[in-house]
Amino acid sequence: MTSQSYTKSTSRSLPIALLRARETVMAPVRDMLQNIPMTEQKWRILRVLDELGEVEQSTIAHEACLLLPSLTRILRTMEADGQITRRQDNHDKRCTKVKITDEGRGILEENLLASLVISSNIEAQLGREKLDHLLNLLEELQAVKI
Amino acid sequence: MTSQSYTKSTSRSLPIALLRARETVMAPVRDMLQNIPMTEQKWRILRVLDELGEVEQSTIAHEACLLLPSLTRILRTMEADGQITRRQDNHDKRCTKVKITDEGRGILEENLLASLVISSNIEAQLGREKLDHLLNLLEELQAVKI
DNA sequence: TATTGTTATACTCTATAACTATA
DNA sequence: TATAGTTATAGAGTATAACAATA
Repeated sequence: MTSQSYTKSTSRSLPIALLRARETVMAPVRDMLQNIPMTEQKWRILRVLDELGEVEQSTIAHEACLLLPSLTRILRTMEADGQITRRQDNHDKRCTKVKITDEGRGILEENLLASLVISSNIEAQLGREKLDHLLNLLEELQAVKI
Repeated sequence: MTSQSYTKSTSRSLPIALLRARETVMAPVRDMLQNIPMTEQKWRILRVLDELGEVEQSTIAHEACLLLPSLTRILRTMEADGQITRRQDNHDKRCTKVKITDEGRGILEENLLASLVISSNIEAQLGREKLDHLLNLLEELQAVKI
């Protein structure tokens, strides 16, 4: 930090530090996604649906960090590609319920090994304890009320 | 995690956990940036330049997590807006050296208080120790070779 | 009136390749 | 041959408002 800096070191800025760490982690993930091929956003949606089962779009948007207008467009192509299904909710007809298909699950399954290799590599370098601690802190931060 | 899930919980996925944590932290920062107004990318560039002094574009791209073609376009408008200056390097004429201007610094200065309020708020909720520990772990992760 | 989701629009960033200039 | 940066281009995401349908 130079004497005329108005701001603290960028590596001690949480938004910047989170971004840089994510870019590091995402590098091999992007290589993997290019082979599928699939965007990061679609991959997150599949992961969220695999985890949560049949859910409404607002939930997906929140969990996958996407805006509803973006999600509408992305789900349209994922439905056309047979990766997800959508149906109107019986009780609240405003809601659309979204579910992953076997084909969507197949994409996750096919890339399970590659995913594991990537996370094992990170774990091997950072150490299991630090990685667990980091994930705990990130979960805690994510829940902070701002 | 449901019995048919192929992947581990998304909150234990480093790419997703980093993204969610960042979205939480960025919410108030985006409010601040809207008032300037300025994009996240330009804000990161100003922060990096304020920290590093006069540097070449490849360095900015790396530090601010931007691709060179994106940076070229963004710096063009920032130069037109008087926030940065660019000059050809004397020794290596392929290099462009970029420096923040007083006007660019002024933007950082004007928003220093708002920035501090945001980070203080996070620190108050997460705790100073945890925040420091998190930043240390992020720095370590960012340096991992993948 | 509030909520869920869609559509429209403008803007911005991403990603890649091809290119220029310089080393 | 390699490197620093630019340009071109296509694609995708972001952000906001306005809207329709439903609660």
